Amino acid sequence: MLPGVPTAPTHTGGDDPVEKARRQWVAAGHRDESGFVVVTSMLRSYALLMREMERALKPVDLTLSRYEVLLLLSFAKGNRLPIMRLRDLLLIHGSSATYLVDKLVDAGWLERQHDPADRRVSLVHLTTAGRRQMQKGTKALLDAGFGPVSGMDERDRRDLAALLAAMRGAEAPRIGDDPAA
Amino acid sequence: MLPGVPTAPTHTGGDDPVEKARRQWVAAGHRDESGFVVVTSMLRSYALLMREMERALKPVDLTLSRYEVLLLLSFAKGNRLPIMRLRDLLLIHGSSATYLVDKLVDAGWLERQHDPADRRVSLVHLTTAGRRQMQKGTKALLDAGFGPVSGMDERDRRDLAALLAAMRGAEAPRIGDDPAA
DNA sequence: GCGAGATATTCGGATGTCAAACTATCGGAT
DNA sequence: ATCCGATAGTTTGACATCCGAATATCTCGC
Repeated sequence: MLPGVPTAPTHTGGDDPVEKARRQWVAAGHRDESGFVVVTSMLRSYALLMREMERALKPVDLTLSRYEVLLLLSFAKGNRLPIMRLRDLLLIHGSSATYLVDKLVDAGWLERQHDPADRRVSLVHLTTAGRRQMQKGTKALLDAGFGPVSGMDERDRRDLAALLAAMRGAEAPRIGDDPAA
Repeated sequence: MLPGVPTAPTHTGGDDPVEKARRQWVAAGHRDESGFVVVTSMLRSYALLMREMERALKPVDLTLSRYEVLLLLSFAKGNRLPIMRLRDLLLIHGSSATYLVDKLVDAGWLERQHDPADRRVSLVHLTTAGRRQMQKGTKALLDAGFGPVSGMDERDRRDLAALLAAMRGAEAPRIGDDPAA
């Protein structure tokens, strides 16, 4: 419809694919414009973020998933967690957690142990090499400024984190709030 | 367990995994707290969003990737696009685009055509069945309220979309701005 | 103690993504 | 008219993830 004039004559913007999709969604007569825009924005921003993070991690031989496992274990008491705890923290499938752990064990960054108290459970432990690898990954991400995030000021970061928390029904993270007690 | 009170005594919140990760990141002495929080929030919110969207689409036999292809084609002039255009719009690899199109052609929702003007190009066209399928997917997503997005008010949706746009260096989508001319 | 139901983990198959190699075609410079 | 570098698309193989069906173990109520 509206032959010719492919670009909006009166409006300035319109180059961003999300904005373009928004206009087409509305033009098609679909409901819930804002919901559609949020989803579309999430898809695109997430894809760009992941692309940059993976790029930053590649030189140190890590993927984001693997780095997350190492980081979570470095946080854990005794540097060890049950695999299913990793599943819950990463929001992935149990079999994916097993697969991920296997790869990290192969690399020598993790060790499996049996939980003596529950023989179903296989505890995963961060090795010294694994801790070093985690540190390498942390440095790589920090040096990259977390990709697209590096372009945001402190206020926008806080607001974005708060709105994402609202989306998942959680309280906003307390950035900067460090009681140390 | 009840007697233990393992949760922080002075602080109220802390149940959200992102907030927990934030505290551990800071406690470990790492830099760029806000950047870390944004990334962690994105990972978690995205995972939840995807989980709900895929769940909503499953009953109509669609994945989000496949629905996106159908939707983009329904937007396109003449309901047809070159495969490499899909690649750019979806931010995926050319081979992934080929794979997706193959599956949708198998299902009878798409047809391949040759571009007479450039014999390298294979145009993909939405069939009548494909349009019906797109409509089914749209209805499924709308009925689900786009999952976690359904809990957000209009103002938060707008702000979230704007901040995500800022993250990728784009202008905020003009939700509600419909000149119709 | 015993069996029902939950939980931890593994296994096999499908989906989707990337990377690299290859074919066909196009467009411009000579 | 032709050659060369770029582009479109496919193919193949590796990888990562999900889902659902096992298997082993645990927990709890009786």
